[in-house]
Amino acid sequence: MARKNLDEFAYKAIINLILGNHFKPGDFLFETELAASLGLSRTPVRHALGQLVAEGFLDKKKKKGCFIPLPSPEDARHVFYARENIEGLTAASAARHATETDIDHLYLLIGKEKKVANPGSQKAKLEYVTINENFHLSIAKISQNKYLEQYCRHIFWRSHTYIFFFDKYYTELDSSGQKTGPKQHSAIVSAIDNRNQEKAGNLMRQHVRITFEQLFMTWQLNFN
Amino acid sequence: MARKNLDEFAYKAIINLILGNHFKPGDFLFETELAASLGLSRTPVRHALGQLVAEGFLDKKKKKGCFIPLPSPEDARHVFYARENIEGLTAASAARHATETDIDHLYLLIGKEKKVANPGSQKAKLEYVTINENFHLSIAKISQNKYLEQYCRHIFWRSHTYIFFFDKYYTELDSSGQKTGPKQHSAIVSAIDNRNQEKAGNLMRQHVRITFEQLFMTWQLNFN
DNA sequence: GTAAATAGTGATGTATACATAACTCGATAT
DNA sequence: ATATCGAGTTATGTATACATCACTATTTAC
Repeated sequence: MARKNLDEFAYKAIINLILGNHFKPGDFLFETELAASLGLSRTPVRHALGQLVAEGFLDKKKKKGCFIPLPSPEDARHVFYARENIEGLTAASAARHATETDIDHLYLLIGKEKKVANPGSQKAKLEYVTINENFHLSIAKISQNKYLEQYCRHIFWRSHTYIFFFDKYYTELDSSGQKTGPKQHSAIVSAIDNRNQEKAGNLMRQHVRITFEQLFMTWQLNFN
Repeated sequence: MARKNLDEFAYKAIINLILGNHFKPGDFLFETELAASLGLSRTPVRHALGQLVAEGFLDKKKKKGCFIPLPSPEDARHVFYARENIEGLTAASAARHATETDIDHLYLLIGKEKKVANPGSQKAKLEYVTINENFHLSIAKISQNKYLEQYCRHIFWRSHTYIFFFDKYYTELDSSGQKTGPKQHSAIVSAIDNRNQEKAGNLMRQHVRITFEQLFMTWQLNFN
């Protein structure tokens, strides 16, 4: 394995574990264990964990260690409220800065999204999640603002804590039998394509809010 | 000195140096040097620097070190565009969540701000900067959203790279001889007090944009 | 005289040894 | 029986030694 920079290597390895749901909320990430399994010393692992804490992907108890944050309805509300608004900003900004190539790329993603098989299987779900991620982060990138993109990436990943609740969303069909996800995404891209900043922002906000509401409905059913 | 946690101690010490303009853009921050001057080993210093890089307060060249980011008109545009919109969000959210105590606190700050002596002296300028910081970050806190607050703090501090251009802004008076800064702040607090989210957001966006435009004017004058 | 090669210097990158504090669990006292 | 004290265990906190790479300056070849 060609590993030019162990800090970065460790960071990527660990965040992939986190975002891939290899840990449960409350699980501790032991420096020694991670170091051993990645085949390096504690130093770069420790460095990576520090960054993940700073970014809010992990919580930390002093002299105890780093652990996966515990999800809560309140945190979910904060995450999705922030995400709704931040992504509203990136979408609007994307409508101002998108090139032809950018827009082609977005249409391509929606095409792929529509073709994902009926998402009963775990594989199809993963495929869907990946395309969805790509869609949202592409728009952030197109916004052409380093800082908004940074915040958008952050809050998007942060919302992944809650993503395993999303089965319902991925399978939902509207009255004409079409998947609702690609439909909403299409509308957003159209607005961007038409350089309609306000509409792009509004549609994105609406899209994220719907996602949240479906999540929350499901959650209430699960926990009450 | 009671230092329970050296990582944190180093972080705070270094970020204070950065925000206090102890370094010039492009300056390298040497681990060895900082460690020596803070009286601790390279380890916690290194940890702190890593976080500061992750947060965008420092840039990094591999195997070379961390340095103060170079300001540029383009970066300034990105910073202030993001700040304008993020602070627009926090102001709007603050208008929904502010308690009586919160609003009293904001009025208090404006009172102090008005009383700051004619800011010719360096001391008065510093005083002004501190109150201004307190004002903006208080509103972020009142927004009651952990993530928006985090982003707001970050982008606010990030804009400090440019703050030393701001003399003009602090001294500017309107046609009736009043300082423009407190006047704009007053209008924002009134909107929050009246629970007018949209107006609070708009006024805050406008306020930040004016700040940027004055900065940029001054900058153009200095550099062209 | 100029350019390329190279040795020297000083910083970061990495591993490891030791210090310290939190948790565990059992023993003892009430 | 329960509560408290304390020793043992283990993971983090910190310092340091060594490795490595980037830069610099000097030397050497043309």
